Amino acid sequence: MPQDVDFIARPPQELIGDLNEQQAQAVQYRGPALLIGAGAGSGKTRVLTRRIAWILTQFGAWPSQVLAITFTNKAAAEMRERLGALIGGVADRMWVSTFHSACVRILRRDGEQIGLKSGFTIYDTADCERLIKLVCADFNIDIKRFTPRSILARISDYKNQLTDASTALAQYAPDFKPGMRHYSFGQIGDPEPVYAVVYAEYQYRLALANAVDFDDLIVRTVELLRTQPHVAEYYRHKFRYILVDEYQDTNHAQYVLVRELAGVDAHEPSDPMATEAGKSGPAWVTVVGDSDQSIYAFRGADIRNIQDFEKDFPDARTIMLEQNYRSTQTILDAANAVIAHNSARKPKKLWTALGEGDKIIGYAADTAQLEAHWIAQQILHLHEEKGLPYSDMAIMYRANAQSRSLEEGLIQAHIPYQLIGGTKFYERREVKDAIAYLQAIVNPADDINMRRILNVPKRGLGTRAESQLTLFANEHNQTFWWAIEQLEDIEGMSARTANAVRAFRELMTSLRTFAGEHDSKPSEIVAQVLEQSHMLELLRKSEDPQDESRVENLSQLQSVAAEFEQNTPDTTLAGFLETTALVADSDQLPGEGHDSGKVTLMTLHTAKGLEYPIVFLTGMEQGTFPHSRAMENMDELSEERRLAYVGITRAKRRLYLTRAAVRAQWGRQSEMMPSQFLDEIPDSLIDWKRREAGMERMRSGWRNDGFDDGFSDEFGGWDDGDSDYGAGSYGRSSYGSSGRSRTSSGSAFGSHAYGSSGTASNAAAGTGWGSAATFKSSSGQTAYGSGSYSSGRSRGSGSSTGAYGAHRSHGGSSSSRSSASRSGAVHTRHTTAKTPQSQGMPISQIAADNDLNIADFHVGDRITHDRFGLGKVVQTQDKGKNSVITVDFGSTGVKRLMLRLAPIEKL
DNA sequence: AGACATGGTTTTTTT
DNA sequence: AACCATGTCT
Repeated sequence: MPQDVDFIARPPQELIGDLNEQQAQAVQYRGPALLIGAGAGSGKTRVLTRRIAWILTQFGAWPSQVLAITFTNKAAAEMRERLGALIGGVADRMWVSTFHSACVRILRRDGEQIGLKSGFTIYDTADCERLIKLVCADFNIDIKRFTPRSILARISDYKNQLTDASTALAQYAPDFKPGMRHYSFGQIGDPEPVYAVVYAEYQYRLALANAVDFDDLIVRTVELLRTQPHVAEYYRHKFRYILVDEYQDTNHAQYVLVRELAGVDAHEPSDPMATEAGKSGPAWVTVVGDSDQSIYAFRGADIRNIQDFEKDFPDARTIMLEQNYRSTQTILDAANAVIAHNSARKPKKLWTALGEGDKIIGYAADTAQLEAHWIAQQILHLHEEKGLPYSDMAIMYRANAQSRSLEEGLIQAHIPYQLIGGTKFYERREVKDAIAYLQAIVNPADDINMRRILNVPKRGLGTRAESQLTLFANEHNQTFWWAIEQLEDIEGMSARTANAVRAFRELMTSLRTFAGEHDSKPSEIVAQVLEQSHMLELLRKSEDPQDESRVENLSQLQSVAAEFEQNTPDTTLAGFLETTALVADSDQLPGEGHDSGKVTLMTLHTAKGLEYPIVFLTGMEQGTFPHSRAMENMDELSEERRLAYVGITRAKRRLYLTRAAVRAQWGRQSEMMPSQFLDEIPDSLIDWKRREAGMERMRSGWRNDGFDDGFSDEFGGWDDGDSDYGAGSYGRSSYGSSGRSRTSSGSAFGSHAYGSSGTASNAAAGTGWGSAATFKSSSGQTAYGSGSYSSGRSRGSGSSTGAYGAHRSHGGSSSSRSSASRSGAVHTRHTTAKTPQSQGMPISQIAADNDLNIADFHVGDRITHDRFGLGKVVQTQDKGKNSVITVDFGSTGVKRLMLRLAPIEKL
């Protein structure tokens, strides 16, 4: 192999020369099973990639013999990239992928043998829920008592344990057979028969639809390997080296999968003295993980996998990496202190040579809004005074819902940010609809998706028509599409309905024909779907302001498809659908070293594996973090603590811990106690800029001598050494005006200036720093009551909400989220310019309904926008059809606009 | 059939 | 506050 030459020649020293002793050992270790216990920041990925390179160069393995498994696509891509840099293009011939995509690949190749026809559909959670609801409806199961979620959770448990439906049935409902329409559950007390029956029926219907859910990808691959010896044999001999990243996050099914692939239980003889994994015997397995970072037990991750590795894999060896290269000693001390509170843990201490570093900075805000505001000010300070790029900073939180107030704080401060996670692009309704079309085209047996689009867009086929078709299909034990095909045989259907169904049938037939002829051009199929279904046309005509962004999302979908087309050698529509099904939140993060110029917001879970010089860990409150649902149970609390450990160790140089004394929770304001994790960090490590919220201080009595002291405590002592901002002026003007625009003149205690309007219930969010203002006037109870922040959300500064880079990216291109969708700002519908050519061409062209060219726009140009008025161009991004310009509309805010869609004119 | 209103439920975290 | 399911009215 010609390509092999250039890496075989690589001197070994290059691979280990710059590593520490343990790292070097881990890279070089020769043996059938290796566990690398890699503490946070200990160079795990580095070791892993070097080890792969080592295996190739020093063990003489072929790239095709290596299987490297990660949990996210992004991690896989990063590893592939690093390997490419290390050993060149041969990296492309290795399997470096996630569990899920590796399984898809295997199932696409060999799934036929367990009844999976090619082109099978992967259901996402929403699809699964629909299916569960259908099943529940058939069995008269009360979905209030058994929520689809809880049922799916139970099914997922079963699957993670590799318990199949027939086993579950045998135990709890032995007389049930899948496909039966009814089942009488004996006693209502026991939920298990319900779960078992729904599980079995669900599985049965998945099979009918030629579909699988996420868990099935793993489970069915295991099934394939276990029931088809020749397939198992093939993969066992193919993969001689298997490496698994984030091993602490594997569930039982994944653990078994690794064992099956490696052939650990195949009992093939192997040479105990072997210096490489030979041609036979089990593959050599390397797993990397850190039990202190196990944060996915809720989805079945079994920490025992890593704890028992040495018992489970014969002749296993463990190498611990405990030197941290990421963080300061202060940060590590905090992390170590917190995690030490977990019992039943192998003691382990990370250390660093980076020195003590800055203290952790703590801040207790009165409300979540003020917490956000304070953070925004810190970020501005770091950016403007200290010259730190925004992309060096990240804000993390326990749950996605917390992002709202943080986003608002950043928007007010005009700080660009990117939000990772939340509702995914592919989960947006209109995108999901379009994808449903594609799924239904590829796999007509897919009832869920077929039914989804039956009346999307509206074509007069409501519940009546749907149930008639369903009934007919069920009677004949056939699919929904089959019923549509046999439409003429259905009795009792009105002529009008029949005609509508016929039209749908023709639409789908036509689309399928087109798709068949253009399988390698998903983007054209997408265009065709959007057009023939009239989805796009209707959205364009719509009066609903949200539909504007829907149009944009759909065109984005087409762009994603086009991009996929360009980057994939053997493009197929099914292949495209696969990638859309398996994207993760973290996949939208820009690659390393890529300066996005934005502050990053994400959940702690998403943050795992990442690092930032500056990290804000927010919402450090009991009930928020640790989450209220995880506080009672010791195991869950331990997991929360590990999550805290993960969060703390994301910080390289400086860590901020913030909390709010009052936080809105499901519509209500609640008072929040400080997180216990704060108490678990030695006080000496934290420099509290504000230790208690105003209310708390009031409760505990004035600490020293009254208000003035409280004030200086509030705003004094902000200097972090070299800063000259702060004290009075900063605090007063910004705080006083946080409800509306920053320039509005509020007195320092101006919270009630525009506050008194609200009623207690919805205005309680409290702007300004309620503390001082209310201390004076009120005697306690409603201390935080009088602001009107909630209404300030979209007022005053108009529709500026959401403008700043509030976009999510996919595959390198970006989709901007309309400000309307989240802010609730009401936009007057702008009348789109007529699109004369809106028939018969891809939307990328249709959508280009203004003849603007990105090349004509330059930073500083002045433009006018139909809705936003005058603006100045701040930035242009040439992405061809998807070019984006960023425009500052002054008081209206800064907007990112997709050029071809923007109703703008150059001045 | 579909638009609209009402009311109850909801949030952990994600491949 | 936002979402969904159900119910009512046109």
